[in-house]
Amino acid sequence: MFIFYTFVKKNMFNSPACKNCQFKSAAAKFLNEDELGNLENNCAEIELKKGDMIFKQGILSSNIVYLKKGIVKFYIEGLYKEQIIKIAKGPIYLGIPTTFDEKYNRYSATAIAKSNACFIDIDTFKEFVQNNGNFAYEIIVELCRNEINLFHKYINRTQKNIRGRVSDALIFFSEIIYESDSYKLPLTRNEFGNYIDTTRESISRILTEFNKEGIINLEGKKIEILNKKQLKMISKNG
Amino acid sequence: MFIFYTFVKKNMFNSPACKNCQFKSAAAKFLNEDELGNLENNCAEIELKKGDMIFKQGILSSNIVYLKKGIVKFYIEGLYKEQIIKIAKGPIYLGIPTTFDEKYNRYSATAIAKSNACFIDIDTFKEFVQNNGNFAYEIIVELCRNEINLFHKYINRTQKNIRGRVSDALIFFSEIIYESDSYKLPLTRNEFGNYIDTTRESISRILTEFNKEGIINLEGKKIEILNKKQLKMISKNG
DNA sequence: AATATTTTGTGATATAAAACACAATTTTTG
DNA sequence: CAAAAATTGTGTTTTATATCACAAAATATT
Repeated sequence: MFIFYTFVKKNMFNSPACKNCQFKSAAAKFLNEDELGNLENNCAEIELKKGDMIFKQGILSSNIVYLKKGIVKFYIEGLYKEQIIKIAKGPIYLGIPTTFDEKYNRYSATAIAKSNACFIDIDTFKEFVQNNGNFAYEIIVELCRNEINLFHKYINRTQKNIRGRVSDALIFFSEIIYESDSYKLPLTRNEFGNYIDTTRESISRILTEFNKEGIINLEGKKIEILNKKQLKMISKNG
Repeated sequence: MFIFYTFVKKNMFNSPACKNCQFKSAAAKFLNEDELGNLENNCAEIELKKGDMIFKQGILSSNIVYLKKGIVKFYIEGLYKEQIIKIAKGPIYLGIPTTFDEKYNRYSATAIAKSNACFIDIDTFKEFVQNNGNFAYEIIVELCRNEINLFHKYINRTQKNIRGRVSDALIFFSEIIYESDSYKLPLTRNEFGNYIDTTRESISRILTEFNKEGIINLEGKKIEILNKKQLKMISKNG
């Protein structure tokens, strides 16, 4: 596994063309010509393969990462085992919480699909926050949304049984991540279990059940949702 | 129960003296004379009794609340039951996530001890974010810390057994909330159970166990921690 | 102070999901 | 391409914790 130790300084890599970037974040849309120039000079774009680590818990944090496109998992080394706490797709900023006020990363992030990421020097990013109110505003909006989503995810995890949680995850991949009823799971059964706080065995069993019940079409990691209405019922009532 | 429907407009109440406030937030310390004057005119201070609601899920959100002192619980109406998602003490901003980008509150907050809260008009707050980089910066720092704490709390909830979670909660109240080894729990057994995802019966049982084992001294809601080392052991190993 | 209501403690029972075990399949590697 | 490693499916057993039941205690209400 390739680990990208995230130290990016002025012109360390070829600068991307931030000014004409097709994937500008809501915040970056408020940057003026000068600021975008500054960003270009303090930012490096990287292509990530599935499995590439983006930042690692415990390591000195020095960049904010803007994931232009792709899918990532966030995870924490817990007491006994690693735990996936979030799966997200670009465009999105990664690691603002773990970089902004922390010396060392408090969690890790790894690409779980081919992705494009821009590593932005933290001081440059902070400059924008300090000097561009609209930029700061949009960053706050994104952080607020994250917190609310996390609250609701937390409730779901504790108030639903496994069938409900598996349903939720299948719908999440369908509606949020892939925007399609059929997709290839980016996780092993083990990781899937970890993600929704259960075991690989339970995941296997539930997916087989859903397959037999005609709710999904299952073929290894390939999932096709046949009866989304039913899946949403199960999400609510277990 | 008193519900304070949070609409605060210019001079609706007697203005507090923000300029000389002893409890200024890290962010507010960066406000200049003019801005503090503006804050005074768009802010109302309220004394809250135990049980007073601060804002309510589903209701139009129009204020950021700054809890100068006191203790609050945040909770969400889940699928089947209400769930406490967080307990915090002042000084702290409440409801930035639920107010900043949301029309309606996505969760509720209630005082669980005598508290003092300032209801700040959301537009005034947003003005500060837009025009004062240092203010925005500090708000971002607070939001980032919240997210990381939430991640770690989430891990604890899923990787620990009930004894471990009860230990965690007892330590949390001791070290974070009351800063003392003896305190009066601000929750019923039922709420305590809800807070750490278990039942009132389990809470009763575990507290009785801890009492018998000489780890705590238990008398109704009064808790005295006798052996914190042991409690921390249990927090780790169940 | 007396009554009603809520909260709490604790034993007995039920149950969902974890853990275990092992074979089958798929993927990775040399 | 063959061997090794990792992943997956499924039956059986175990276990932690929820649920149920009911009395005792504490708190709130009149």
